[in-house]
Amino acid sequence: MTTPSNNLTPARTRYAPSPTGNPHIGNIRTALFAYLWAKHTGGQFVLRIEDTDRKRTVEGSAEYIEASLRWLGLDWDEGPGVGGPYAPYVQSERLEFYQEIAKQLVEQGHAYYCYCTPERLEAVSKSRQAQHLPPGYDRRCRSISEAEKQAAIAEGITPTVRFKVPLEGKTTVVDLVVKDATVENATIQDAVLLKSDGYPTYHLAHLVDDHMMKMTDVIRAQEWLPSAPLHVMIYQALGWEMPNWLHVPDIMNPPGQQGKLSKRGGAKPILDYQELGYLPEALLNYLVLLGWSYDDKTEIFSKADLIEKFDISGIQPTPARFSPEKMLWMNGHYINHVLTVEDFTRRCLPFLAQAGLIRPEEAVEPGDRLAFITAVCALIKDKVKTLGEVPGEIDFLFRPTEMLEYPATDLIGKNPDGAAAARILDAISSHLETVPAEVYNDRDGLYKGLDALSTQLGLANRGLLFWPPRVALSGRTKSPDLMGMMIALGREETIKRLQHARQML
RNA sequence: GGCGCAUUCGUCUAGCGGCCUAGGACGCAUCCCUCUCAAGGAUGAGAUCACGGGUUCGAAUCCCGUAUGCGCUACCA
Repeated sequence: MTTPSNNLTPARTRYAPSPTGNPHIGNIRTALFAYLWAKHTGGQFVLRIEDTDRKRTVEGSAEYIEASLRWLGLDWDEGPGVGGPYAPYVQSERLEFYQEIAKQLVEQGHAYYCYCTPERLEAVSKSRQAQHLPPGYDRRCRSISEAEKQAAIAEGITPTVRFKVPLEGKTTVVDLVVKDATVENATIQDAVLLKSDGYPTYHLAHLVDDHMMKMTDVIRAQEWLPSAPLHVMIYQALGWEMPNWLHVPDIMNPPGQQGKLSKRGGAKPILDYQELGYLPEALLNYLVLLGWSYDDKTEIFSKADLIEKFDISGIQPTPARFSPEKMLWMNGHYINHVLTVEDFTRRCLPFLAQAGLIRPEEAVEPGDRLAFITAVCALIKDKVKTLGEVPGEIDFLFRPTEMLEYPATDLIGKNPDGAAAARILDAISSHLETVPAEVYNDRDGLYKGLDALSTQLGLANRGLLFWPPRVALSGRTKSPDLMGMMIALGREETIKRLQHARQML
């Protein structure tokens, strides 16, 4: 669907979340980078669910992840729901592959069965720490005797499979985002590849899948960098070609708060932003700027722009802090300056329905109400920063006059007193009654008439004239454009509200 | 503790040896526009480029230390 604007090798990338909760900003930014890189190069973006930890898997989490990606428009070319040539894309349905590879590694001498109990592992770890050694496993089962092995089996212990890390030499991870990392092999643990329940660990599962699914670029969080050398060694043991590695930095909490982005730092599950009235394209645009830039000034990008311009060379190696303020600004920018009135209105419909201002069926098919709703939405399009604010800004236009509640003193504003405000309301009422319909419904025409009226009344400025009707029509001191409100409400309702206010004075 | 990665305005960033007396954006301040609120326009404050040594005619840019931050150190991912 997307044509690459270059002659790069098409990249196959993946987003491989574990369904242990709802993804937030940080997780999704990694998915976004992977998506963009695949699309930029004309390759494929794959979704794979890594549910190899049976204890931590949360019911409904995979569905939530999929819904989040779909809302954001990060559609996957292969994965749950859409299938693909390397299905299944859920790790718990691929156990045989991992078990087969684990067996192969043992047979080739690159891995071994470990019969150690959890209790022993914990004791070993503690004693190693006491000796100021790195905590972890002492590789005992590498050299276990046949008798000990038989004894363990007789006890009914199901072994794990551990990788046999080369004890000498160094391993270097070549990374496209951060500096290459080199470690002494001896500092690496003989990691468990296959657990005693027959499920693989991440180390084995992701690697087998990335190979089988022909991934070219592994874009993942920087927390994986320390274990990347282990992954390199496993690739080498298997004799498989390695993908490119891109360890992208984490997103941190806003200033004043330590650590990785957390709920406390303002990170909400993705779909919460939908409810708050954020636009997916604005969210994506904000997110992509967290750790990536195109040049020294451009920062508004449509999805098509991003696909065209995204390049991994622009990925920052440094963790970025999340800024709710800038994200809000970005959303407002999209609403005020990118969306058309029609598009904005369409997106407002569900919010208006939820607030009870229109009927649920009207949110789907507004019919002849569309003209009115569009006129109303147009009034506040450049005022709001989220769709969620919309109902609160214009609810008074949907409600009957009697429901307006405000203190009579609000009608006065900067006018000297209630009598002055009453005189203004009367004058406007009579003026509106005589105005021809085509003038009434023409914003500029209406404005000119009122402006002239203000001169006629000898008012110092237009503001004095506009104030009382503003409050009379909206019930508030901050409102959308006066003429716009008058047109949206219609002449009859407008005059009714003016007279209703008149009686309060 | 060990290992690894990172380090430019409060924040996101531009910068890949001379164009930098460091540019843009958010936020902040002032002013303009104006029917209120926004939006918009203009201006400004804000970074001795973490610190200390090198390399070089010349360093934010290259190298080495130090400090700080973050991550990993599970039969979690």
